[in-house]
Amino acid sequence: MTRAEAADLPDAGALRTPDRLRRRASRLLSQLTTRSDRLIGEGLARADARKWHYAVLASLQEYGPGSQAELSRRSGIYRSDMVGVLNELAERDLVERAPDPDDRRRNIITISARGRRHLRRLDEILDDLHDELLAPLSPAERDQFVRTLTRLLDHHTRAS
Amino acid sequence: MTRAEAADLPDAGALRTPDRLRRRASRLLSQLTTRSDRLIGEGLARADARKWHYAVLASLQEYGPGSQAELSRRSGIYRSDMVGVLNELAERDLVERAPDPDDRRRNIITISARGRRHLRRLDEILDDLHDELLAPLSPAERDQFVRTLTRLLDHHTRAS
DNA sequence: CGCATGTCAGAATGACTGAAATTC
DNA sequence: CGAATTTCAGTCATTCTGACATGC
Repeated sequence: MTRAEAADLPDAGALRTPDRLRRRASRLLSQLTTRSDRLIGEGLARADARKWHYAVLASLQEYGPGSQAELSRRSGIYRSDMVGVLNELAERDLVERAPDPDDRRRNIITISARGRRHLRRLDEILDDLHDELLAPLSPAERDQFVRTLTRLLDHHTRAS
Repeated sequence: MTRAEAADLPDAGALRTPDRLRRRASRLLSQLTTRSDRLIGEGLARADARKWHYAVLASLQEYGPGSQAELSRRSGIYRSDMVGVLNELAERDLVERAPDPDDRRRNIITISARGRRHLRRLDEILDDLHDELLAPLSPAERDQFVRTLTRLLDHHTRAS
């Protein structure tokens, strides 16, 4: 037997579960998220958007105008990164950035009519992309999956 | 009612509801993975390890020695990044890197006795960390979750 | 020749930190 | 004064590309 053939034999004893590598939830999460991020990123790029654009626009639509710090808390983007996102959105006339007369530290961000249209389009795109992302799952399973993810995320955001 | 019929209903959109932002599976995945990666990363760092160390060692234990390119395929690490991981593992005497006499382009990587001990320790650590990661879920739910992640990942790895 | 391998250098992205300037 | 806000500069890790030399 050549050394190459011998090299293909696994260790006979000490295995716990075979496939433990592939079963680790953390690894599955990382790898799936890598692909999910790419799928969503590329899909949104075709509409000249990024996922943070969606987060900010949706948050503006749902909860109304707010300061940058406020938007940061709503959407999970760091305050330091919010600047760049808002620059991109303002360039495209999707939001308006106006100084707050009542507190001159703040800017008040408002979604524009154009921003609302854009958001509707992004929602359609994201619906399709999620259909692709979750393709193997039935509607009930998708719901269950989302619920489970939410429970886990809630647990780890409250904890920290 | 079929899914196609459901799609024709006057649809305010399940996701157009107030917290559509929080319900997007892609966002949940990203955010949860960020926390999961940090949890696992910090836990392994306490044992002077990284997640790629585990991936390589586990793959060596389960499938036997192999060339770097081979390990790269098994574990999902890019072959350009494998070099650095193996340097770290070799520094710690967890693997041995020897030229393949039958093919002088290759190195043959073998797990050492010390590597096997280290791997057992990493497996314990990872068991605990996953217990923390999946804390809100019952054993059956954890199983279901892992199964779902696997189905999704399989779907997207075969597709690409 | 085409192809695989190990290596290195670096791009692109994303999460995050630190600090300065301004205003409350 | 301490605290919050916007902004900028830059770190760090990860994913991924490109190229090169060597050997099949």
